[in-house]
Amino acid sequence: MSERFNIVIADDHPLFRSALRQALGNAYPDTTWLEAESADTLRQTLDNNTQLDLIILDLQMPGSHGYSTLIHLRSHYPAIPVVVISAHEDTKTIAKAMHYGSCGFIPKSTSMEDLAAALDLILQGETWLPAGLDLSKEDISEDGDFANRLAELTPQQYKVLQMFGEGLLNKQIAYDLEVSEATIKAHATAIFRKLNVRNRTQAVIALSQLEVNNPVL
Amino acid sequence: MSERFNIVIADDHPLFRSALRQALGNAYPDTTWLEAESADTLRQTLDNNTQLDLIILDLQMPGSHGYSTLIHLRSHYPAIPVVVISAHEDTKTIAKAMHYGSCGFIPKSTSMEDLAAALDLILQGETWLPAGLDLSKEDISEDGDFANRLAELTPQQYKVLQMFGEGLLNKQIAYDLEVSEATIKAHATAIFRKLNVRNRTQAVIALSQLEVNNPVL
DNA sequence: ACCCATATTAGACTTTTGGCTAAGGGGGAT
DNA sequence: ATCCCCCTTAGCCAAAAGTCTAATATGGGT
Repeated sequence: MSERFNIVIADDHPLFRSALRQALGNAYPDTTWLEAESADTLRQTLDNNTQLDLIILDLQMPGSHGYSTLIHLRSHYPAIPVVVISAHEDTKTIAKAMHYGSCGFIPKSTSMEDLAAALDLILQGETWLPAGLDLSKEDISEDGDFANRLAELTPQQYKVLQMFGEGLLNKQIAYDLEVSEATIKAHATAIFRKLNVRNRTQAVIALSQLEVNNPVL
Repeated sequence: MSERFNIVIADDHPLFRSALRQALGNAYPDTTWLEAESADTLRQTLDNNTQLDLIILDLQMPGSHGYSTLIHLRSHYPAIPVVVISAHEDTKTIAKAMHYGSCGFIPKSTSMEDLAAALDLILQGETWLPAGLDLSKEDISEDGDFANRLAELTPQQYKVLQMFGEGLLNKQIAYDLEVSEATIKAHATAIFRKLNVRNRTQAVIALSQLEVNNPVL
């Protein structure tokens, strides 16, 4: 069953990326592996590659606020399955990841054999979760509203929002994205409308609510 | 040893406050118990009571960003010991709490007997931690810089910063605190200087770094 | 060919933010 | 009494943020 797959590994830890790649390379010899170390490089990878079969996503990456990347991926690239891989492995974290559209959750403590088995299932379109989980008690409906709003953002708006979250000025964002400040302002107004907030501080606060393990229900 | 103590329970969950009070009431019959359900009411309690012997502090309260309340209490009321009580109980959370000046850490899963024993020790000026912990591997030095800066804020500045964290406008803060907008601006400038940030968005971002279980090392 | 969503930009405008100066009042410490 | 820190305020100013209108361009889908 050695199909040709294109799989992206998105994790900010180089060692972990190569370990994952090496561990899975044997099981999937004909697979093209792509790596992304930040939300930004992940976006570039998505722009430059049309036929992607899977994204293995860490919840903690520079420029990404917890589940925000997952939410955005699922809303703008619904055809590409995403499996979350994380050092956290409490049921709430897992329940949220599944709720936001992940097709599986792989704790970093998973053995390499289980990992390969998990990937097999996921690449066949199934879901995979660690054994012995009871997610029925987790109620994550409270986050739903903001997640839906976040999903409405266009890719560029999402990028600008992330840069708000880095504390950048409109001027700096315009320079980095090589557009005019008027463009950033236009995006800002659209972002605030969609997120139902009044200014950038409130937008950043809302974004930080999506942080992994945020105590807010 | 039934000394007269004044003890504050700061936790946003009413049920938990009364449970704690009931459980400890027997062991400390002559103690005056004070309750606070938010960072704001806690501050009022501190203002209205000079002779406090202990604050039992939950890390998650409305208007408080993780460790920020602990840091502020320790810097502005160094004479009052603070013991942290939390649903989280991983070593990093505990190590941070101790680093920021807590005189103990009581997981909410602690039995009532252990709880009374812990309080005995703490009221005698000792520290108390759950048994069988190894905190030596936890390195929390990275947060130190911002914590020191936060400790420099005056009480009013700290209050204003918290309100920045709630997304309020200068105008709204001035109205709530019953001062003029000019006063809020003056506080804002002082806050940014002390925290070494350029604007309120960056201040809020820095504050959110103190959230419990924030993945940032 | 046409519609639509997205991205871009300019220009004018208002509001908010933030810094600076100067100044008064209160409380604690020496 | 004096000094110092904190809180307060006004007034002025500059910068940044945010809204609105209007216009251009591009690419995809019908």
